[in-house]
Amino acid sequence: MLIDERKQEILSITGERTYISVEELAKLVFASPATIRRDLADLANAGLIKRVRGGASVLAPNTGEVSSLIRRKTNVIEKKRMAQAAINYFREGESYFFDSSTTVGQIIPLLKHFTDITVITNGFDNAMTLSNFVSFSSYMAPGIISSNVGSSVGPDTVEFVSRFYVDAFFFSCRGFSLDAGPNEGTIEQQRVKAAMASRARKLICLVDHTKFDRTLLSSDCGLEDIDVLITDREPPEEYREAFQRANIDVVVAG
Amino acid sequence: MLIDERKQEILSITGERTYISVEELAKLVFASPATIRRDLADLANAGLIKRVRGGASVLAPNTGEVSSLIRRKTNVIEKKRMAQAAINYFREGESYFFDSSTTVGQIIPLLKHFTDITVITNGFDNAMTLSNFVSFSSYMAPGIISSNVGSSVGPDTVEFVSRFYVDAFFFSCRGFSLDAGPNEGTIEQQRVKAAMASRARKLICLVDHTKFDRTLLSSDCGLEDIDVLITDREPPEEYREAFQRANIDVVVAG
DNA sequence: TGACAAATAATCAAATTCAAGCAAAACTTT
DNA sequence: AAAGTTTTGCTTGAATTTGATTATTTGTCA
Repeated sequence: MLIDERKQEILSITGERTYISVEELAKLVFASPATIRRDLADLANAGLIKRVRGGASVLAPNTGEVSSLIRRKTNVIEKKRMAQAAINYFREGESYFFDSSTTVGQIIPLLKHFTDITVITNGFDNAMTLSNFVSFSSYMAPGIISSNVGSSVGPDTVEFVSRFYVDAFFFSCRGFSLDAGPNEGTIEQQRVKAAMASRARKLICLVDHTKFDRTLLSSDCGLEDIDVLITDREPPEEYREAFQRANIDVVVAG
Repeated sequence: MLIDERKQEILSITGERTYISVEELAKLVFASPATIRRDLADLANAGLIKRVRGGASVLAPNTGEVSSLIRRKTNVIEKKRMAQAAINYFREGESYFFDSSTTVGQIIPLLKHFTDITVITNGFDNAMTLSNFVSFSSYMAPGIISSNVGSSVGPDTVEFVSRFYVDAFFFSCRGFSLDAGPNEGTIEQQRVKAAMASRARKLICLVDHTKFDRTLLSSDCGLEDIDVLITDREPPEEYREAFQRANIDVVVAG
């Protein structure tokens, strides 16, 4: 077996079992314990596994990169449904702001067949997905890269997005309540979203049910500024009334 | 069997098996190991397969999101080594440009304990890693999100990076040759790297050996502009001489 | 805390793999 | 058919990898 092949094998075994001993690995890939240890040292050095005495285990699930991958995977099904509902609001020739949320990110692969729309985003993941999946033109906003946010924020970001005026702003939020509307946990995020909101003809908010009744630090915009609200479950009665008063089109993606 | 026919055969065998040894290939296409090695060298040089000791493996197919995750994992070990060598050039209080390469991206987790450095990048993946791993301040450059590049490019990007003047520019390249120096396959990428290069006190180039003797579209900078070159194998004799003439510090990360 | 056992790291020689040089074979061109 | 070019397989020395051996470290239990 080739060296790289064996390391690959070790990686996939380790990934399935969370923990495995050097002895077992040696038997499974037909190599001596010494060789296995050397391989494990390399793999651990490359940050692909975690070594523990007696063997190896998968990376602790809360080390930055991995966590962002996991976060991306939570509630994918609901998010995909909401994204599916959102594509009805896209028209060839128009332009849009996308925030940095993974919810909005789910829309991107569905835009494959569009050729003449423009998307501006401040999210790194969403920018990457745009780069990989679509053929129309997109723009990345500059800004400060702050911890665990995965997006550009700060005055440069606000200044950049203020140069545009787009047809719609697709966004999600950390919390959503009747008095605060869509809101964020950090001022920086909120400032950028507020700027995007003020430069868009239409506001389309994607909120899954877990966000309701959560008020964090500061509001992205007023409830009455929202034009369309896409969610994954029928909202509670008092929300429905408020949405009607605020003249919001509610779409329940089930 | 014709030469090209045999190479084609090798390609399709490699594609099906992911990993294949030189011995096996020799039997399958009725040629000597020496010939197989020569073929593999050609194919790897053309960027069609990846050579590994004892044989060859397929390149990660570069389509879609998955590929970027895989791409991030190919050659990790070599890249990690080069990154390790690069951290000697970081000093508390300084500021740096990072290009969008995964090679340079490998440096980021190693900067964890730095508290007062500044990094400016145009790469989405690298921005994401910075956001997840480090505590110092970083900045994302704006620009066009073009297909399959994973980075901001274009006039906005150039204008943005030109606002800074940093201590060093850490970068990789698609190809590296004696006449063209570090070079790229697209003008857009090259423009951004050239701009970063012109606004940095020091140029630190990370090149793995597969990049040597490849000239693509346009040069990032002249050979003589480079201050430090970090690579994973002892470069060929003529390169060593050229590096010496150009007054480049060569670091072989083994 | 100290001693013991297990695991790991370091060292080394044998085996494998690789690149470069070289001459024979195969193929082209004239 | 002859001369020149390309390709091939072999040989050799260098480099890498491997498993065994020995020293060192680590964790546990008395």
